[in-house]
Amino acid sequence: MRIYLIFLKFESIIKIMSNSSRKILSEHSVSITNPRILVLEALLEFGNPITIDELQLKLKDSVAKSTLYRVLNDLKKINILNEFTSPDNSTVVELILEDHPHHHHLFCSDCGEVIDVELSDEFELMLTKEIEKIQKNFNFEIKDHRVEMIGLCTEECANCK
Amino acid sequence: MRIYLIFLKFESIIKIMSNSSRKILSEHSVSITNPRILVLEALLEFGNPITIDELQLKLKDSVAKSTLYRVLNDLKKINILNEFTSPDNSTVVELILEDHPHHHHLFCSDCGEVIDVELSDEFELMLTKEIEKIQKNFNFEIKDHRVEMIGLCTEECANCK
DNA sequence: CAATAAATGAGAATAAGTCTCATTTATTAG
DNA sequence: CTAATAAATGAGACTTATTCTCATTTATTG
Repeated sequence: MRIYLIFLKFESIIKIMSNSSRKILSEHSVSITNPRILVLEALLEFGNPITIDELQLKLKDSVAKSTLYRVLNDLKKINILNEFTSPDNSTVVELILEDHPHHHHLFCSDCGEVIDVELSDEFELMLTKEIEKIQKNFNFEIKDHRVEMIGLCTEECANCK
Repeated sequence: MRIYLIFLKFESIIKIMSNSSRKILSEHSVSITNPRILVLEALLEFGNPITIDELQLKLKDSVAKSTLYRVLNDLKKINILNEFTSPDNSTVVELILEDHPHHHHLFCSDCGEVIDVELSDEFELMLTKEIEKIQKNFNFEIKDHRVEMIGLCTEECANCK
């Protein structure tokens, strides 16, 4: 599918994204509006977790600031958007796509890039066991977990200072 | 040591804490001032990760808001304070004490409590191995990691709604 | 103990995110 | 396809967390 897309013209890609944005919205019975399509397209196009700042830059003047935040909250409410804070305290946002499996995040403390990483099944299994222990010891009901890795991407990165 | 403290009078405990606050500051060649002592004492007394809000409450009017933030930044600079964001987006702060081993955090999404948890050595070893793989695959130099667990503490908790 | 450098308090400034309300847009029933 | 209605938007005011400014106070050192 991804390989196939490469051969399509740019406008076609935009159209496909627009279609899938519309599909996402209607599947969640949320009304299809221009700002929502634009935000979803930007997120789909970027394809990685993105800071609100960067997202605002991408959307430039096409979506008002208040609308951007409202749309992001709408997407959170229908559970297709994940929001978290990077180690340098910027808010990062990421689409929850159906075909995207459970994963964790890798942060570059220099350029701020955020990368999705999957850890091995054995690791996740072991983490689940640790979590069971913690639940018992602390009388806690654990609903979710995150593993965050912080470091530096290589010199090849154009955005690193 | 902890058991011994129980038998000491309240004032003595305060004095010991004050002493250790002073010690911490002088060991890091930072000038010993009242606000710094008060902030350190509050953090030592609480003994767990604490939100800035709660810390402000504890310090009430004894330390100006601007000073509190400045002191926290000072402590971060000398690497004895860890700052992170809880899943509900409040800033949490925690002293890095020498005798406190590597640990992770457990968050209650109801009352906001943050608890330190240690995971097993086998788990940490496995995580280290995962990290090595990620470093190679992504051409990344990983300096640090965190495991965050999010859930609910039991009904016994007085602060849970 | 005096001189000097550093830290503080009070409140102004900044920035991220939310709220308000008049206007525009999407949805739907006919 | 259109009108009526409910929902969403844009612009900018508002809120809240954090930082900054600067006159005053405090700590350090010789």
